Amino acid sequence: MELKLYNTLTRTKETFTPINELVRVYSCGPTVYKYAHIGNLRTYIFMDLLVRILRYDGFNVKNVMNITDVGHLLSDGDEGEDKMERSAREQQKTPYEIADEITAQFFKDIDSLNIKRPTITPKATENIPEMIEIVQELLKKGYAYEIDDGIYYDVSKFNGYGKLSRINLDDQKAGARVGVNSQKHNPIDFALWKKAEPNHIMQWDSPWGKGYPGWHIECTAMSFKYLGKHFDIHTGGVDHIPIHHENEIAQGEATTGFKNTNYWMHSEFMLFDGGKMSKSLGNCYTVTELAEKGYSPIDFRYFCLNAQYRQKLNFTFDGLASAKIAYERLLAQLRAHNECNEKTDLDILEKYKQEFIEAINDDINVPMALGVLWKMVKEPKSKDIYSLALEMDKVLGLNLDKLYEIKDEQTIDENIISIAQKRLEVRKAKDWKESDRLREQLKQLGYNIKDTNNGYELEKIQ
RNA sequence: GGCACCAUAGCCAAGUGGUAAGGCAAAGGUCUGCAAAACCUCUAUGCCCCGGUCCAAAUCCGGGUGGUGCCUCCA
Repeated sequence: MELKLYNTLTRTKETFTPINELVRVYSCGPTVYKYAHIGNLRTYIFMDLLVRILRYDGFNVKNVMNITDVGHLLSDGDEGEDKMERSAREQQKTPYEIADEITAQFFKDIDSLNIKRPTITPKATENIPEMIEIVQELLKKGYAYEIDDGIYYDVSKFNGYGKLSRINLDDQKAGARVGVNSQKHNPIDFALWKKAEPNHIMQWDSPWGKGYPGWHIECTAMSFKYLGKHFDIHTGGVDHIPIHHENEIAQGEATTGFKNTNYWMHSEFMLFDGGKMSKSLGNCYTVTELAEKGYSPIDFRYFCLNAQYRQKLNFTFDGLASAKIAYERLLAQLRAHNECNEKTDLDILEKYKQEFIEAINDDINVPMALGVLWKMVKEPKSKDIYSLALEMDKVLGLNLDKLYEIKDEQTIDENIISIAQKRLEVRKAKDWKESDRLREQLKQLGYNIKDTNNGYELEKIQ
């Protein structure tokens, strides 16, 4: 089965052919100035699915995701403030404290979403010399120039600029904002290195005095350092196509003289109630906030798995609720399979396995793969089906191996328990009137009670 | 204004030339004192509209309409 992946560069699905036996994947990671929201996290779930599928297909994978902890300016390429510095100022902490805090939370979040940690997650601040080296190289080759506030990339010197996003440079220039006071040669030239104001906290020595790196150079430097100058796949969100990745191509290809990335892959945005979800609009949620509303990170992962990564996904709480219910029922079905000792014919199992493999290899069609799982689960119960589901879960990452974990161990008040116990007794005596009264009482106290074969279940009303 | 993507049942969403996956909701049923849960069954003669190509179109082509995103920081 060959793996097909959609390459943004060619705008077609291509058969994936690795450069050598080690598949190398670079993913643009978070800028750690603010907590990641669920829209951000969708992109990392996409990255995770890609890597899991590559591994499922038998490839050895080395993947790198950067942690941007410096140099991401508010206004790209222009005179914006560094996001880290601003966040630090607002919270009266140092940029390093912010970075540590947000980075720790980020890893907690992706762990909770079953996103496998990348092989390496380098920090920008730990790779400054490598960045300086590339900037020097670009200066030497005539692709960069120095002005009062830093070193800039001269976009007009690079022929291929715009090939990823397919924008016409002239059109862009016509409509672009013109930096009146800027010494930049072209309005879209971007900063490789910024000279630091004395009060700028994060700064390093460089051939051009104290300063800090531009955002785009970080990814070029770290991908080259950890994956080499020619690697297989580069992932990120669609918003990175026009500027960030265009700039990376410009930097990398100008430095090396050859193509650095074979496949560019981008995940679409998550919408909120049909509109944009972004930090600047303030309509985003974190996994922590979802948890407070009673949705686990895996519920959210399941929600994301329902749509293909190249389609916009509209987030609503109704949608998430439906995903949660579906996921719980899936687990219930699998429990029944696991507890059954029947067998399933090999050819039936093989059929589902093949359908599943076909789906994931067709540009990560996980919604279809989930559909295959559901159809399989509706087959007569058997342990074999559960075993195959577990194998599929290597890709899906839905904790299908944890069928019996107690959900959230909420401590339920003793008073509530004693009412429930009392109700159990009166039910045995068939005193339905009292039973209904106690059920209503529990409801008033915030709990729904459900009768089961040999007892009851209490559920806190959200 | 330029560029890109999208339009499939009440909702989410697969399907890109061969006669509409899957999930949620709704409906019917089993179970139950009732309820809830669970389980079973079922749900689009049609895929935004109008033309065209083809034996065959949700799928390809042309023209509309509507939506979203980017061109300013964003995953």
